Amino acid sequence: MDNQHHGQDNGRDRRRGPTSRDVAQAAGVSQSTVSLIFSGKDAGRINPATREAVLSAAATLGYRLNASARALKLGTHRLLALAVPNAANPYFAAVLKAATAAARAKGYAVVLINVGDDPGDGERLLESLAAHTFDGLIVWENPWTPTAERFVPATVVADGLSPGDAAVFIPAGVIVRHAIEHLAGLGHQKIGRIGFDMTAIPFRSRAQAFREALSGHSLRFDPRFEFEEPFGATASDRLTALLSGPDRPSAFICDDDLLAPLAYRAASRLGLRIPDDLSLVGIGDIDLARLMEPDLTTVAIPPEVVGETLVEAALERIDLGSKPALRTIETRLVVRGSTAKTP
Amino acid sequence: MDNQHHGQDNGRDRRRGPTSRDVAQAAGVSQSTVSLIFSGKDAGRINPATREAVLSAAATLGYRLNASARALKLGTHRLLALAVPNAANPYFAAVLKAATAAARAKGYAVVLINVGDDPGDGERLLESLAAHTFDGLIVWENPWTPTAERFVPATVVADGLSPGDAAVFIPAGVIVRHAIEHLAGLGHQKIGRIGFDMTAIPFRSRAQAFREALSGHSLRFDPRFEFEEPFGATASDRLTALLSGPDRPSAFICDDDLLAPLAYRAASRLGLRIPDDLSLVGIGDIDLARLMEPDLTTVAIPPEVVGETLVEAALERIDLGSKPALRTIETRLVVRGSTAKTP
DNA sequence: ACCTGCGTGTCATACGTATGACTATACACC
DNA sequence: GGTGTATAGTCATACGTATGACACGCAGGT
Repeated sequence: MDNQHHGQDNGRDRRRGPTSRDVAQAAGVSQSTVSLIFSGKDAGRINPATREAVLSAAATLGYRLNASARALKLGTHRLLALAVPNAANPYFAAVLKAATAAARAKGYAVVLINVGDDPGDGERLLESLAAHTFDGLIVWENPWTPTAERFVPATVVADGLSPGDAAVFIPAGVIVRHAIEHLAGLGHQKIGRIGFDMTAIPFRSRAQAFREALSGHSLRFDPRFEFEEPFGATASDRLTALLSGPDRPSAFICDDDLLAPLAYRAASRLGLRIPDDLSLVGIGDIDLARLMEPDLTTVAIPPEVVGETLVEAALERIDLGSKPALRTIETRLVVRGSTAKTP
Repeated sequence: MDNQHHGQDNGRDRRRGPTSRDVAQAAGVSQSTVSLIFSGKDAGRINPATREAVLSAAATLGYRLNASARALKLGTHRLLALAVPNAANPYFAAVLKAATAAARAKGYAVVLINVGDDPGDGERLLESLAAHTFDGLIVWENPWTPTAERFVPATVVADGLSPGDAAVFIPAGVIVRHAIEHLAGLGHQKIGRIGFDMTAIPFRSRAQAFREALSGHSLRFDPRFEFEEPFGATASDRLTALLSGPDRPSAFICDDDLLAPLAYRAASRLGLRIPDDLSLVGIGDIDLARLMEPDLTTVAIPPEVVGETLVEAALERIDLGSKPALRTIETRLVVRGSTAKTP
């Protein structure tokens, strides 16, 4: 009669797919039954024969569970977001891989979101998060992490500086100490450092750790040996200048493996041999470390462990609601071909 | 009276946040009003003063739009997924960055999903997609892309081989021809190729293009010069063996910039100088290409353009429903320091 | 005859938002 | 006073799924 009331008279004119009700009708059962079957709660409640009928009807219609409706009803998407400062860094890719696997085991999916280093991008991330519902957010230490928590309550922070607000602690102090110990043990006195520029916040803690580790070994910190704009236009020249000077460092620690090629390049240009004339230690242990010539000595922060641990922490936060227990990542030095005794 | 019927008597005991109804109540307006304001359709319908009152009530309560409910109602999340075979490849990271920017301009967000090279992982991707609603899926050429389309109707395929089913065509033929032309022009006769192993499907088309480009220049294809398991255990040794033989290639084309370090390493071990003793051309033009010593000559497939174009195609597919127009990516040779004339 | 329990389902409702249709008031113009 | 039109909202319903409560039939026990 009053079927002109809304446009819902003729079946499914919109581009929405078939619904559980359509399947139910086709199979001659109720919508509840379809729902029970598709959410896997039909054991002991639905006759296997009915189940088959429903499944086949669903297949014929091309039925798919509507994720939004399900999420609305259940209050969860079972979706985790991993927000990284730089998706181009293979280290984060490795973490993603591990996180994906760990989350899948618990029925969660993981997606990666690229936030820049720029705090302004952080704002934009929040916009993006505001529009989508993630059950948990994994993020690296950042000025806006407190804000993030307002948007995704179950936010888990990986931090290198202080275990204070972090859920997963990647101890910059320990990591850098590994490297400095190794170099000091090989006789190096003048140790430089190549870091990201200061906007790359997640790595900032390593700068401080560097100074502390040096003084722990009674080595002098020389600001001239610290190098912090690796991808700037003049970066390569400045590094070359530093290395060709008379009072140059005999070793460098790279805040991230990804920075090592920079030093390799400068050394090669100057005819300095690695490791004989210049020793290098990286941090992270990405695949590239094994592919360089010579292969790179580095402090491994096993990305598999990091990814797994982050997901663990996130899920704990989601389940318990409270702040999860602090987890600390164990790191270890992997000695390869880029470090040698001082001449 | 019958308020013990369901557990909804006392306000908000679940961990769900406040709803638009809560805000409405707090502000003394109807839920519709709140909805209108938060979906930005209040212009000329809601008094600015009322608007402020609602906004402030919302801020006090910490109200956030529920994405699931919104998506259910609107039938869209405005979310695109970029599925890549290997998130560790910086090339894809660059594409992600560009895609994110392009999509944002249209009100869409982009997330990255790491699918392995393994077709089995493709199945798992589909599982994952089945559980979440993406409006569009961007994916590289793959045996299971037809299946993907069943799960996310608006699937856009980037393909290098044939523009047939692709929405965005990254012409392997043209790309490889750029490289071979350059090398042939420099006098190289024996040109080898370093590719990914054959499970890395997105790059498979370049293998075929290689053969064709060679014969286009009347150069002989020598299967011994083709090298396809770059990250296997014995890979480095085999490459070294190949290069130390008497009848070795004078140039290599790397199917991906990421493979270049492998050749650099082998050359360095053997005392071969690049480019004097061995020329190398990469494909992609990732940042690393500029950081190697010497910097890498490569065929640029501008990731910014690729990312933008993919999003464009995806949105066209979403809006129109039909297959979008074919887009072809323009590539160009970037000559740097890793190629030189044959001696 | 009555209760218990099991197997199989169904009913009704709620999740939170968006929106077409409608209402109410104020003012203006003829 | 009647008509028109702008402003400022409200109402009711739909999106598709999940689930606690309930229903019905039958077997078995007492």
